[in-house]
Amino acid sequence: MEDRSPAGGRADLYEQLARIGKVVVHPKRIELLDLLCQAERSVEALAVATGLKLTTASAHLQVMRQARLVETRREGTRVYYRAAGEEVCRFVTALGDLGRARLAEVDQILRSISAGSDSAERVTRAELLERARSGDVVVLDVRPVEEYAAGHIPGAISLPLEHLEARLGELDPRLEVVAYCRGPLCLLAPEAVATLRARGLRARCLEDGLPEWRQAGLPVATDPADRSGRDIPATAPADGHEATPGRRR
Amino acid sequence: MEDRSPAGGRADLYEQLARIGKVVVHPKRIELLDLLCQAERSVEALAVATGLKLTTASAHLQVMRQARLVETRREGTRVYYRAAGEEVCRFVTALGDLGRARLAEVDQILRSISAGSDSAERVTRAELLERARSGDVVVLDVRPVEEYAAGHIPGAISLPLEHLEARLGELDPRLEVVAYCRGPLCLLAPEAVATLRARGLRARCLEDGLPEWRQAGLPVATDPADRSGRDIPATAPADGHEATPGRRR
DNA sequence: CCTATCTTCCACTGATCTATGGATAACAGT
DNA sequence: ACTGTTATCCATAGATCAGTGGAAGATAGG
Repeated sequence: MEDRSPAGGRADLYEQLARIGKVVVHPKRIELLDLLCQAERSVEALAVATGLKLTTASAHLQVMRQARLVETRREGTRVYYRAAGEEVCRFVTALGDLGRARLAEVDQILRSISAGSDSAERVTRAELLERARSGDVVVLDVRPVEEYAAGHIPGAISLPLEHLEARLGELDPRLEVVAYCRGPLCLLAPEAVATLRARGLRARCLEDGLPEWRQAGLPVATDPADRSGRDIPATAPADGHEATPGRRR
Repeated sequence: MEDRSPAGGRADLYEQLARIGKVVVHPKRIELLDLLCQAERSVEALAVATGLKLTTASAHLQVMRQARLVETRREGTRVYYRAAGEEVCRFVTALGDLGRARLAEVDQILRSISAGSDSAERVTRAELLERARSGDVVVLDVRPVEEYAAGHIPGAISLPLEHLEARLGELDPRLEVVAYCRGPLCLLAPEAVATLRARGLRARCLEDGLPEWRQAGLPVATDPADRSGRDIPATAPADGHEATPGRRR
């Protein structure tokens, strides 16, 4: 009594969307998607990172591929999976945002772990751009190196959390540190900040992570050798920050 | 070998997000969510609109409520369900966008039905604001009246598709018509445009629908009696259009 | 209190999904 | 061709889910 469409294709439409929904019913598949929004990876790497058996991980990836959310690239005997486009990352971001907004449990989990550095003290993207240009801040990418290599904030230094303690000496103690990671659900940056503060350094987290930075239309560098810092270009979008470039395609 | 978090709450996080994913595995639940993003409805109304048995619809709504994506309001013997916040609509929008972008089938279904008016000729929100101010366009809300009542573009006239033929005379044939509906997945506006054009009127669809209009930060009117047209205010956000107001909370 | 209406709860059946180990397939190097 | 590595396919068993009708709650009105 509601939809009286000419063709009968109406129901099929939601059925198609459910193909996508099917991907995010399973916690591990969300985790896999989240990882793939950061960088491409081989099946084995994904299995190890998520703690899945190889065959199980492969099966999950097949489901994701049938929903067209991931694509593959073969290199010798290895198959690399990647997120199939920016829309996928946007969807995962929306899912995470929704979770934080509506599920008190999510917020609680995040807070219980990163007790030290509250979100209240996070640096906004606009503020970072501002301060990076004046040069009195060092931007730290604390994700694994592969993810840094796949894309990072221009001028950011790669210093994976696992090596942070060992390489503390490389940081100029006179500068404030701004650390970032995978996004609001990722705890790498908060942990890094906690560690740095324990050592007496000034440090804060960036709001969100690299995917959101990219989605905001800000520049992303892929030069893996770039560790010099201090070259965030002035290529911020027209309104200065927080742009949402066309969703049309 | 990837996530070595202090507490063990890491896995729980994705498990929580999967609660949300669980909602969108089922086509009918997506359809229900989509409807609820337009306006609140009673269980029976939802069951009828989606073609579900009452008990089945209720069961689906329970799943959605447990995931906190919908909330309820009781009025006498009737229970009204509504989307639990703007984030929910944003998530549904992202799902639809992803579907259109990645699933060729979705695009195909949409195109096969609304063969007449292609998306190429859609009016942008910016253009509508522009032309509405100069007054040479009539904005048509072709959704059911309840949805118009729950929120519509200021100045839009309510003319549900089902009544379009009967009330064609109310339209000034000298003005171009811009019709809108629920969003890119909704076919009401394209059908309306096809009908209008068959009658020799100039008519185009608005890009997207009301949820996207709202998400762009543009004003939404809820005055159910407003049928006069011509009062879109000049309250567009700072950059003129397409703003994305804070995702923070 | 009793009835009518709308909604939720419950139990049950058929269907679908997940994890797993073993087999197969694709590829690189010798 | 043969071997080792990496990924996919397949069959199976256990778990979870959807739809259904009947019963039970909640509310309004007589």
